Amino acid sequence: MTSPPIRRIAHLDMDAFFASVELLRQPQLKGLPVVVGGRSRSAGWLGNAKLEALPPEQIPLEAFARLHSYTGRGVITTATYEARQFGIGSAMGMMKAAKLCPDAYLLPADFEQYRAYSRRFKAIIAHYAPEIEDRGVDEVYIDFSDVPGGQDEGGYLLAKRIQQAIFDDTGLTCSIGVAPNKLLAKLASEWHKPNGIFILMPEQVTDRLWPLPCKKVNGIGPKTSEKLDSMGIRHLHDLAHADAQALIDAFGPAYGAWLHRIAWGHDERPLVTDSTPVSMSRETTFERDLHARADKAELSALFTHLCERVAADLQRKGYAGRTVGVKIRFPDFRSATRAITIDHHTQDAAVIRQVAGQCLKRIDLTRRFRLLGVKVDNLLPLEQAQQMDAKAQQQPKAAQYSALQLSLPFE
DNA sequence: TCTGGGGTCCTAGGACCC
DNA sequence: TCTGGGGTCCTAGGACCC
Repeated sequence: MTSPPIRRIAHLDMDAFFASVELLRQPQLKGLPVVVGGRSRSAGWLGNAKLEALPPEQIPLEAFARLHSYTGRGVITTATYEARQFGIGSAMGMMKAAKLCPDAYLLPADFEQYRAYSRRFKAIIAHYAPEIEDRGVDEVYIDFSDVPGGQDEGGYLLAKRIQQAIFDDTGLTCSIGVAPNKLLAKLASEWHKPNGIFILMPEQVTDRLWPLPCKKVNGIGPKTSEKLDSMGIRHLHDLAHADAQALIDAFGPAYGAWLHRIAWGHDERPLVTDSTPVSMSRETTFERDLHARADKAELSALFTHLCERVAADLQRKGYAGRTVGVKIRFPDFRSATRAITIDHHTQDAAVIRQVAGQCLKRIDLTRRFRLLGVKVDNLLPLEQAQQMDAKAQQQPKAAQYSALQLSLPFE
């Protein structure tokens, strides 16, 4: 007599992923506070190029940059658990982190390497369970419900097998939470970190959930957390017993109702196993704030380069988009965006640059700014985009509309 | 000591169309 | 002269996430 399978969703999160990948290559840094961050890998980062010829474990520790030697606008991408002891966390400004632990070892991010390891660990998971939702470079949801053995011990055995297989192949550890849904699995994967597994059964849900602060929930960020706080709602227990109508009044019908549901651990969202990109963008923060007129040449070259990189991304991945936009960030961290939708899809750097240039003209650039970005939206796979554009061309011109070639209402 | 880069989704107002 | 209603597209900004 077998009972029907219950829903068992796993969330797998790699432990201190970027830093762990770096430690594979620089084992002599193991056990020391290490942070990954700053700007992309640049020549001379380690001070002495000859060191690169040595096997990693023979590179002397003096060869590595220390956090206090960094000056600039970067943030910490990942900190090892040793560095976290000092209070350093991801997304923290580098200058602040340097105050907390000046002697931490600093390594530049190497995203290509992380992507390669990302592909590897995901391929291993797929070998055990095919239903996977990609949540970025270092985490995934996995549906255990219908996998043979996926229900045993609440999913523990399968989680253990996946965790071991990833370690055997890559030398990297991960943490896994298995629970009745994505919301709870995401929370549970944190509870035995690092290199842990947490199995959450349906009957334990409210006991584990309600003591947590609201902001632990994926989808409740700093703004919502603060607003809830001002309503006297701090923990999920408070949220669960808050007046549903009051939540809807404060946060709107969709989000307010969602808040109330998740406080009871309810989450029916399915895994999203295939996704096509919506937008592609490139942006850069300058070393110092720039001015449109005073730094015209530098900005112009930068702008062209951003357009070329977006175009190259689109071409490499086989997409084209109809909406081109720009983003500016001012020193006070406020930002302005402008976008124009054109009458055909493009993946061409010159077209992107031309339209993005039109967008830029519509922003007040009398002030200096710290960031410039270029984005292409409304993406379609190239072939579909071409078919759609060809069809649109055959339509009578009344059906066509372009912000660049506005027709007058009485024309 | 000011805060990277790449994304997704939602909202709200206005234009436009029938 | 005081004026609909629904649907879709476009734009700007914001919250949030990894």
